[in-house]
Amino acid sequence: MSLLWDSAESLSANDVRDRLGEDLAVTTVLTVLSRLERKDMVRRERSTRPHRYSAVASREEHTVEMLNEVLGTAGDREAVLARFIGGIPDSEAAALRRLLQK
Amino acid sequence: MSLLWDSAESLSANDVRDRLGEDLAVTTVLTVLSRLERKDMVRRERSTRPHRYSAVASREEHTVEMLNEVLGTAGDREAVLARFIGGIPDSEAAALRRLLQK
DNA sequence: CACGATTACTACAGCGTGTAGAAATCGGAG
DNA sequence: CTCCGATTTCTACACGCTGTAGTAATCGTG
Repeated sequence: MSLLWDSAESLSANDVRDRLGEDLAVTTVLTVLSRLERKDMVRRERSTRPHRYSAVASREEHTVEMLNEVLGTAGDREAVLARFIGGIPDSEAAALRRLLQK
Repeated sequence: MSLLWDSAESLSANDVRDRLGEDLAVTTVLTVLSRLERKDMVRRERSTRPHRYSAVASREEHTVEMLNEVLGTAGDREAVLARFIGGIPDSEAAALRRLLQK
């Protein structure tokens, strides 16, 4: 499940069911969407008749949130970041350097 | 639970039970340690009588692993990293700049 | 108002995790 | 060598999350 999601924008439960090739019951999709809504990962437009759902955050935004969550458990953030950048490919290190140049 | 763990090095189940202020049964600690071993987060010395347990990775190493795991789900890693560094405190940005200077 | 589409509510299995008792086992005291 | 306490293994259960779906309630339109 989860986020095959941040592809398009604002879909109905039926739409979602269709684009997930898998053969799921609509109620299944509804259930999952409701739960994602409860977790604030999905917004629901309740005024339209087939309610329409959209992602609260893009996949990238969500990933960043997770990164920060992980770092939050870190204790020594800088030590972690140090090790982290030590392990990334040169191309990304270069990209980061550029980005930090601001 | 989990990693109040990477404090000292190589402890017996009883040791662990003691340093977790909480009033747990030794078997509980054993169970958890076994599970952590199964997940390769903990190493066990089976030759000594009270088996001794130690963390496979330091907390920092483990955190880095999790970061990479999260990034692995990312799709566009650079986009994620870009947003990520956009959100960190200046002090850390500075530290990163320094580290990337290599 | 009735009926089909849509949504809400309820249910259940499977997995991870926190917790622990009962049973098996091991090694040293005698 | 035998027995006992310490230690470990096995089994169990509750709880929460997730995947899946059936049944019941509800809504809007013909």
